[in-house]
Amino acid sequence: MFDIDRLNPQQRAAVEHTDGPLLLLAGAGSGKTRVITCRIAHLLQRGVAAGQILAMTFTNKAAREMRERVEEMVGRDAVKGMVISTFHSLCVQILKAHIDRLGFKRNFSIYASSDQQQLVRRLLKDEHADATSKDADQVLWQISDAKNRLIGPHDFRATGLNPVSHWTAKVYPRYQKELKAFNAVDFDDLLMLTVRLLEDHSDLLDYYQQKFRYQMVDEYQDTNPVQYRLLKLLAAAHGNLCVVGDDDQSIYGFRGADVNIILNFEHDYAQTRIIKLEQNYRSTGNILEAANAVIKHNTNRKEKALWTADGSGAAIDYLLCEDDEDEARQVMERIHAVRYDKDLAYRDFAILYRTNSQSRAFEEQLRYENIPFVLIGGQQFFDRKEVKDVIAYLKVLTNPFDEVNLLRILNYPRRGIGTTSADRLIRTSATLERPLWQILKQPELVEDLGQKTCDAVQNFVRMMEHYRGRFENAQQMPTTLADLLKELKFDDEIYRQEGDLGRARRRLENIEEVTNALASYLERDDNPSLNGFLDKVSLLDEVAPGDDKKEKKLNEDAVVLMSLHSSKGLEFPVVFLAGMEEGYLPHTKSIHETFDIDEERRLCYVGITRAQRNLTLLGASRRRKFGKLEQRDPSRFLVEIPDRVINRLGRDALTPSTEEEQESKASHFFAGINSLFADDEDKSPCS
DNA sequence: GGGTCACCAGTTTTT
DNA sequence: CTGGTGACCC
Repeated sequence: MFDIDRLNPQQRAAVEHTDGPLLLLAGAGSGKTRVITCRIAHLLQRGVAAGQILAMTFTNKAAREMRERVEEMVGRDAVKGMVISTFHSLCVQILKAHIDRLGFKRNFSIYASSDQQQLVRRLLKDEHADATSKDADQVLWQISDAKNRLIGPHDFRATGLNPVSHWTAKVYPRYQKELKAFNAVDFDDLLMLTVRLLEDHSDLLDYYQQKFRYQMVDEYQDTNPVQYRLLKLLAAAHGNLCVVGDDDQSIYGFRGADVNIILNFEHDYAQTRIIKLEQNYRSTGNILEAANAVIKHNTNRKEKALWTADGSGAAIDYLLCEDDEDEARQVMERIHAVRYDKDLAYRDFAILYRTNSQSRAFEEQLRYENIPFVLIGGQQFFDRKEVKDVIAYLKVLTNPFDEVNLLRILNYPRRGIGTTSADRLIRTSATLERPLWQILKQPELVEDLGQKTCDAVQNFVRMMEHYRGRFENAQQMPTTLADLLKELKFDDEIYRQEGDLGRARRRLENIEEVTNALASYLERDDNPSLNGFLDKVSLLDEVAPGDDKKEKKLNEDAVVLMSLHSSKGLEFPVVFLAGMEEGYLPHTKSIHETFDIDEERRLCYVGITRAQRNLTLLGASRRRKFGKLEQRDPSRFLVEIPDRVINRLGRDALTPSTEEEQESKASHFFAGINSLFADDEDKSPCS
């Protein structure tokens, strides 16, 4: 069924360990995916029913790939019934079936970031008129953080250190109450409520424990306390929990992931078998040596070192550049040279950086040189205003109690219900303690509402009810949506708002993408509904065009630009790791606020281990930031890389700059500028 | 209800 | 230097 002989001894041990807790520490490039798929195939071969296996991932993409790989190995039918899913999708499924036990209706809405923001902003303004939207974001951040730690609205305690936390303590309970009134849950609730559901209803817990006898979790180093708790609950009955991860690649601490969860696994689950995968099949020896040397400086970690049976390869280069523009030019030069020399495609090159704003200089230079490139990250499809507007309509159609979205569309496109009228409607809803939607159905209850407004409200309600009826016919959904958009005159509205014709067209195309996504969802789902579509959209599941695009992007023949975070799990023959400077890597915030240099080092480690053959580290000695030129120091991580694997090019890369040297750098800099005007193809001063 | 202007702040972000 | 936000004015 599968080729177990091609696995190395550790990999084979992992595949053959079926019962009892297993901690699989899988270093970067150690063939982890192959082990996971083989292990699932092995379980099936041993007679475990597909339906008894639960495999958890963090991304839809990972889930999809895992399913495909297993299907390839054992055939489509053998995989039927197996649950391979992200934490969030699994929780949506569980909640869809049982959320009524928590007092919600099953057609609940999922609030993603912008919905949450709207709500928190409103509540915060209610309490503190002078609160800014930035404060709101911080409050939302704290609420999310609390939920990730299973801290409920009434258990949250403000700390004296953080003034915002007092606002959070006030707002969090109201936020949660409103969500319930709107029949909505937010992203973190998906997990937190599922945990609560299972904790409070032993029959359900029992059911899922019996159902899932074997569990596997990928990227375990990125789990947060709620996810940890969920797994703990599910695994309690059988204890066949296999977690796969690499503590050295834990880089989502800022989102609640806690590296100690993987570090404590063996103490948490008695009789844990630990297997380390350290043989690397991706990178050259020099690259691995650099990676090992850097990560060794972290103290709170599992001891391990990557090694390869292949050669040591080319040395790593470190280029100290003049400024950000120079840094970008150096990369271009190397892309040209290496591409020609090694006969590589553009897609074999990746430029990685710590913050998305760093991409700019590279984009400009790539454009200038006519090198095709793709930028991963940046604005998400569902963040676009026009997309959010359409989605808001759909959300209200499935769940009229969804007040955030109801308010969003109440007068968009304009239909004569201005802020004053909206305020009156909201106030009436509050005093009568009835949902806004009910008030809209009886606008005559509202005092001081003009006849014209009254009519507008009634027309709006009538229209929405009409379309809600039509959307119940799932097969017709794309047509219904097209009709709705036509009736709303969305096109006109966008042409009116957007002076630039090209931009208007692009926005309309985005709206069309929503219709397309709906159509493709219809094809794929065996039991489609509008609500089901919206769930997929909220989870950014395969139906989402934004997601699709990311994959398409990686298939194009183009140089790839992305943040270090986005690069995890990927590999490229040639990698440029830009901005190796204090302030970027490690980032200023981690130096001065979160004090988590270890996570920055892991980020650096992730970047280094993306490279297969060729790695170039770059940094600038001065950089244009917020308009003015700033002096920069080389990253402390550079010193940790042993000299024998790295060529330090440019000037005294690691000597701290003295005043004298700064002066010489300055004159060098101006010389560089002058040479720009003198030569057309300038040989940059630092190469 | 919408448009303009001044001001402010400026990580990472799988779902 | 940018993009986003809020106040203010038409």
